[in-house]
Amino acid sequence: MEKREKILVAALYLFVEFGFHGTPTSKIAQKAGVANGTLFHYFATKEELIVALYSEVKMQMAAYVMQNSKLENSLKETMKGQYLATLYFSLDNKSEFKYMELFGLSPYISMISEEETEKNKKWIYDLLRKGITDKIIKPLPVDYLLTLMSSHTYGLNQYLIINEFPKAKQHQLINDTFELLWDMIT
Amino acid sequence: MEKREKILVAALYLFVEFGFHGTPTSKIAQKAGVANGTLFHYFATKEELIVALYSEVKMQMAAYVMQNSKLENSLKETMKGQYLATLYFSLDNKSEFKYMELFGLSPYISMISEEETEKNKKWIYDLLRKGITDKIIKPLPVDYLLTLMSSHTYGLNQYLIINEFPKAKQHQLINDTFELLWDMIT
DNA sequence: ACTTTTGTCGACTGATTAGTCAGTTTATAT
DNA sequence: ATATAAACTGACTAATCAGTCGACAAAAGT
Repeated sequence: MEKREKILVAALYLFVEFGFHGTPTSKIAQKAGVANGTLFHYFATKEELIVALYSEVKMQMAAYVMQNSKLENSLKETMKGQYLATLYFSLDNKSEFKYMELFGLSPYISMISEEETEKNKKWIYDLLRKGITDKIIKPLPVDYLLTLMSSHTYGLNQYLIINEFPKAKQHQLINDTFELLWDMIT
Repeated sequence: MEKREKILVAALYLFVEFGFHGTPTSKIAQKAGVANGTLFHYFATKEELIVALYSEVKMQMAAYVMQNSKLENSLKETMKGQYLATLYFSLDNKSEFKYMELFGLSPYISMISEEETEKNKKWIYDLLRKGITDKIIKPLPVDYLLTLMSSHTYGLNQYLIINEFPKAKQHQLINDTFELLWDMIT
């Protein structure tokens, strides 16, 4: 593993456990097994590291969701695929998911441009709009629908993390919750 | 205003803006208009201040919700009262609400005992259980139902903060969303 | 072969931090 | 009026932090 990557991995776990300012760069370098100065060779400032880690994790998550939610025939199946992939990613990558939350609440989120934030949403917006046009989905604002769906995903994820169910039960809950959600918006 | 209170208010705004470790105690004291030492007269450590602020805000929120959601006749109206009160509180006290989120994601949350966390939930659990017994609410685990409801509230709050609608529109959205939620769990 | 660029190191520094302390003021009790 | 306690102050300190720097090694280019 490259040193840059080692630094990012170490930073992820430390940030999630101790918070941004609770994690000194020296500890990150130590955990990554590199010298102090090496960290600053790859990331000019601590802030740059924090933001880079966000971009990294976000891309990782987008790639996972993309890969695991192939194009289905019906709108419902497509949306379900997205929903499932997001949840499975967050369950398999708890630290990554928590980092996204942490970053979103932190002042560093303002370092990310508006377009950057909106980029990944466009695809799902189009999907929802098509659903509305086809009279499948209730005629509500798409950003409102997405908010409801996102918070649903977030909430279920929390629930699944707290209650450590066996895989089968998890799977069933995720499916059932999607049906609940789908009924709500259609 | 008492100095203790001034310190808590100053800390709230600074923590929300700059994060826990991004806010030095000296800045808190400065913004509160008290001497450095005075802060440590009221709170032995910075951590104690952070935890005390959480308890304070939580009590404030609980008091607001309690006061603004009087006992209604029907289960639906009671739950709606809770839902509305929570949302109105978060809209009128954005910093307080964000602080709760921040604290919940931080390592300091582990300082709060299990009972402390569960305390305020008991009442709503009983309400949900009764709803299930009376065959009004779907027979799902009560903690699961609460998770769905909480994340709904959280999501709508986010949406309302981003889109600064006029009061009337806000009110309508909150009502409509509750109906969506109610349909989902009944 | 040699020059340049890139990567790596860890000791170092100036600035900042949480928390202390000795002493002063204000409130309360007798 | 006097004594005692509680509130309050700001200068101080030991520790910690983000980031620098000069030396050296490895790759890459010419």
